[in-house]
Amino acid sequence: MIARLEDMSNKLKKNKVRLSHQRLKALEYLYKNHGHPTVDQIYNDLRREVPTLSKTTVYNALTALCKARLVRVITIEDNETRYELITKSHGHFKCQLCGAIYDFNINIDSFATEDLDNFKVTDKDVYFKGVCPRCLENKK
Amino acid sequence: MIARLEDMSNKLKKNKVRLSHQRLKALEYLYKNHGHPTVDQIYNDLRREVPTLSKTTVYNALTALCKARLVRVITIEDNETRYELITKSHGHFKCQLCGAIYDFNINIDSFATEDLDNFKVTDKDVYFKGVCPRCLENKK
DNA sequence: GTTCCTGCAAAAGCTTTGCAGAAGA
DNA sequence: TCTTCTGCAAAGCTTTTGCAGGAAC
Repeated sequence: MIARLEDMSNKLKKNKVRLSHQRLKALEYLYKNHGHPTVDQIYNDLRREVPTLSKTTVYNALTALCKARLVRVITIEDNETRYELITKSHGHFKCQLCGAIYDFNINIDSFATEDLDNFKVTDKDVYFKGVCPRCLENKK
Repeated sequence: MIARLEDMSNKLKKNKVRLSHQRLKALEYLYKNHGHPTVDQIYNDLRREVPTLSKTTVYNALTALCKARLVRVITIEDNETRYELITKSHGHFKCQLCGAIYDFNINIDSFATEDLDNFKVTDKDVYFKGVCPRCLENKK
């Protein structure tokens, strides 16, 4: 984590993003939980550690971290913006019953897409939806 | 279009969704424009033909058509819900400069995803972002 | 005749903006 | 010191809800 933080710190400097206490906490939160939290989840959880935290700051922090390419937005559902640390490329699956989001390995670059030969592609997202094993089991 | 409408009509009946004038117009709109309009675009364009139309009805119509699986939601960006007619599987590319959305052919089922062997997958979305050829040209 | 849909107004939710004081570099 | 960030309140949007009258079946 410490070494990682130094990498992050460099990325932030390059993008002229200051590493404030709140932003560090947000990064730490994403790092520890390894999930895909919404702004509201981050806000409510971090408020325990940072009582003065405001939602505006959560928005600001996440936008700044996205700008520095440490964090990315997940838009798997239209009524919720989620964030995750940028790690290696993977797909996202959302269970329509329990709402849980799962990561799965997928080689997105293996897709044949000659249609996009003249496009500059900077982001690739794969979103699947359905029912997760746990909910399938519960329905029986 | 006529034959297609009959197919659609059957799908609607199966799902107990009434084919009101407004819903028919919304379907017709998606069919004619073959795009990925937002609620606002549909509302503003259809208002010319259906002056009494309300936005609530546009929401209602699209939700109903989604339920009958004639239409699907595109959530490529977090601040806009877009809709399209369900046709054959394809990917979506959004240009970050001009905002245009392009379809591209992609065989989503060709992905190897043993991680999801125990999942029931009902929806698959592939979203790419970047810069389209036209905008790349304009930047030169 | 029933049931479901429309459209208005109001409410609810999420995100952004403006700004004074505080913190980071 | 200078610049940027925080946190509050307010504003701006999008989407949902409640409901009376109307349309579909």
